[in-house]
Amino acid sequence: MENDAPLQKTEEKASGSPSLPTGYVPAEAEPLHCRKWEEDRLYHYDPSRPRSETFVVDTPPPTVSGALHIGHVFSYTQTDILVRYQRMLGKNIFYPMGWDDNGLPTERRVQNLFGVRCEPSVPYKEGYKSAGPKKDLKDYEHISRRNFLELCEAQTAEDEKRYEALWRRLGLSIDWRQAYSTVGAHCRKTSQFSFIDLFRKGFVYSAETPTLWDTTFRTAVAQAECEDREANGFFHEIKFQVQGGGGFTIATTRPELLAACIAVVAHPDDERYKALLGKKALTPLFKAPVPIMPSFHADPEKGTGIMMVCTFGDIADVQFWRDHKLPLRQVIGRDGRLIPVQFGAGLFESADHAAANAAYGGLAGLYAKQARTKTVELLRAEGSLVGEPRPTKQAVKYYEKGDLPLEFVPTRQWYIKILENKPALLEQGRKVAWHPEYMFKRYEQWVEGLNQDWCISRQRYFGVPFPVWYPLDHDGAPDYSSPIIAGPERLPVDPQTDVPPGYAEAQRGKPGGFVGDHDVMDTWATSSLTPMISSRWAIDKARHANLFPADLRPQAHEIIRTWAFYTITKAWMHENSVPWHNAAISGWVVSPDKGKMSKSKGNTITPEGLLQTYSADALRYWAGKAKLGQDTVYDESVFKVGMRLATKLYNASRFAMLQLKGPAAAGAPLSPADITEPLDRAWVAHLKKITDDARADFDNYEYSAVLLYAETAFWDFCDNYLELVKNRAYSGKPAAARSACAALEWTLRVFLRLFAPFLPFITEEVWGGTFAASTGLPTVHKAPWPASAEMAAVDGDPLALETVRKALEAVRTKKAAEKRSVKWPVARLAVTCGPKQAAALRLALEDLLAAGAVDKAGFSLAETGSDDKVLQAVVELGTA
RNA sequence: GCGCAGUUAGCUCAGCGGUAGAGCAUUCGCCUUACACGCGAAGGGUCAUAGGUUCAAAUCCUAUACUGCGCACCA
Repeated sequence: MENDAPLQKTEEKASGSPSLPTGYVPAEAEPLHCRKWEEDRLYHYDPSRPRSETFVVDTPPPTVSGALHIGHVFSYTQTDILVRYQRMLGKNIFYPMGWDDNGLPTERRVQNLFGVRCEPSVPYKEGYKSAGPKKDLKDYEHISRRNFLELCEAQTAEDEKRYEALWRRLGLSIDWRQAYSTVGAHCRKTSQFSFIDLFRKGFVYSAETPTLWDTTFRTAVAQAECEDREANGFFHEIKFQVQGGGGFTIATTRPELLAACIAVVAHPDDERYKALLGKKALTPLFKAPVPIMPSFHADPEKGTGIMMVCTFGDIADVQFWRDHKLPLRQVIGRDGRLIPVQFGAGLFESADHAAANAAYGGLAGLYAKQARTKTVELLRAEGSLVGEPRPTKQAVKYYEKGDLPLEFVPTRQWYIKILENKPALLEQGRKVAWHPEYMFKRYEQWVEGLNQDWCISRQRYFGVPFPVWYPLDHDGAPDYSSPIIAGPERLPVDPQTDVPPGYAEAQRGKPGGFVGDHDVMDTWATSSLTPMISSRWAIDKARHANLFPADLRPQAHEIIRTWAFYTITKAWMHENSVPWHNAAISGWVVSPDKGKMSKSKGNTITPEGLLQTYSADALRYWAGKAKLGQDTVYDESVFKVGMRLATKLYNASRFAMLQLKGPAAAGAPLSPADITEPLDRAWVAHLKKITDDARADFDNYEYSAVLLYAETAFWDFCDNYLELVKNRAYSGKPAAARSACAALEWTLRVFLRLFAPFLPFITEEVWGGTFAASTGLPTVHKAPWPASAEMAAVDGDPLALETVRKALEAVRTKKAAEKRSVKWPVARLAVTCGPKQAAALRLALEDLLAAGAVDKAGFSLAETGSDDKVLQAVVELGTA
């Protein structure tokens, strides 16, 4: 029967357990537990307890940009599972939540939502209200920086409320008193303090140099935010002349940079071009004389083997320009258009000014792509184009959030010194325990491949400003070599409104006065400090000492290069320490066709709806099934399995409680000494092994393994052990029934605790109705993690259970084959097995015969010499 | 080009030297004093390929192929 509906309350039955009602409706029960946990301060961090008893989590602050999706549910649940285990070990948990609400995602969201653009020159409007989204980009309203920031703050506050509600509903055991927002005063202060500390230690510098530049957002970006995208480009073969006669042909995919050509290079061993080295070439169209130089980075196999170096086509050009101190002929502007330049003036040399300027006149003001087309036309007209452009696949660098290729544009930016510190940063990475271990490789490979320092300044608005001003000289030009750094005591500062010491506001922007740095920091410059934001580094020394370094950093693998790397960097530079001892790297949720979950899919499937349909426990079950680092297919059938497990747990508990409230369990409290029956002892021995394994695996961050065998053991318990002891429990034989009760009691307490990190709601529901009173522990989530030592006095041979199960299976198979019910009587059961198996069978015979409805007179047992063989059984059914 | 992970039943995965497993799906049954939101059973696999190590290989080693990802190159 198809039934996608949540658990429905079934008809109340007369014989229900006194403590657990018949129905359990997660959609109603789960929010109540959430509220209860909050009221009981279950998740509160206790600063009075020592570091050694504390488990500190450096939670990822999700980007606040609309809505959380199923991928968030997945990875945050995995963290919560680990945290709940630690809490049950008795640890004092520090589990904060942060909101990453500064930066471009917020700006973009606000722009679209309100139809506005930030224009710093527009004056502030008191009580401004947006007229709503606009269809056309040109209709966007231009508003002041302050109005824009106000919209950003209001919007993120709104989003954060929704996020928090979802996290609570999912059962994340966060201490909400520890929440922070990356744009809030505390984070701004911490970021600025970090900058000042790095400045004082000499780890940060500003320089005017070519940097990766996104022309759409008009900001610098860091290497970590770049990605390669495959594009269909064209090879253009272009003829160059050699001064003094001769010529050669270069191949390029970017002919529009021809005016920016500063050299031509060939491999020093390339026989074709050896004779040209040292001479000068003349560029087509612009007739600029450029040196022909040897370079090992010119690959004789590629293109024509000789290539032009421009300012700037790629990082190799930057390197070559820098190494050889060649002139800077920048033609790409900050907006991605070709800058107007004059040949024959300054650095733009030409052997024919008139021709050069005529050619360039047609290019200036065009976007790079348009200029490319135009250049090709000009080259063709001049006769410098050899053949026609040939299509080629090329990888082009983009800003990960951008739509146009990145350019190298010389601008002044702040950098953190990464390159010279690579060895130390690799070493720091090695000190962290990565889960899974192989994720360290990604870190290592990324650090080794870095070729630029970390550019931390962004030409944006909604972010943490640099606590920096520059003195202006008598012409009003800033002196960047003597920045005025704010004192730590006045942080956070906004250099646009605050005044540097020794100056007055009236001197802002005036010759001899000052100017504030108007850039903001890379959002990672703030989020790289999350462990220190939480610990209140630089504000509260005692707290910092108690919380730093953290124990656990959970995060996704795609931000190893950013978040993990930058955090390790900052912790080393500031504190000469690792930021955390463990990094747990979660996988991704992928769509059933193995692609990445797309936005459209994410929008149709909201976590809220899934929670309502399947319950939080069901979603958590799905997340808990996946190992760290491993991508998981989005599969709603797994939610259903999780839901079934929760229901089963509830029902099995009801049965156990029926027995525990019965006469056999009455009187003195049940104890291990009551467990006398061989089958019960065998079961307990089996479960003891599982508790030992569970602890070891959890300590190793292998929570999914625990869920796997806890679940297997639980279904086995229900389907076999419970069926076997059921009749004995009802039998009225005091000692035998009591043995079953004592085993059941412990078993239930073990399963509830084993499942508690995964299924916190159903386990708490049952615990509240069963053990809360008898154990004096009001919540399962602070009950001690199960240990085999709790049953140290009980030992048994799991073979007994195994053998009886095999015999019972034979009976069941026969009944199924004959299409009879499970209750159908068995007239004859003839078992052949080894001596140990036979001994086990004899001891548990009553349980077996009762569970199988086997006639005692029809049972026979024949022993063979060894236990190696599988038990054989002949079954004959009786008549009804 | 370098690196990492993976390849086991129709699907999703576990197993990682000792008789090929689970869930889902499929098929056939069953009202059984916790649960029909349940229970029982059945069918279904040369464990990617080829070599090697071993008494014994899905499991260890070496290649190869394919898949995904990361890094680098990218005139």
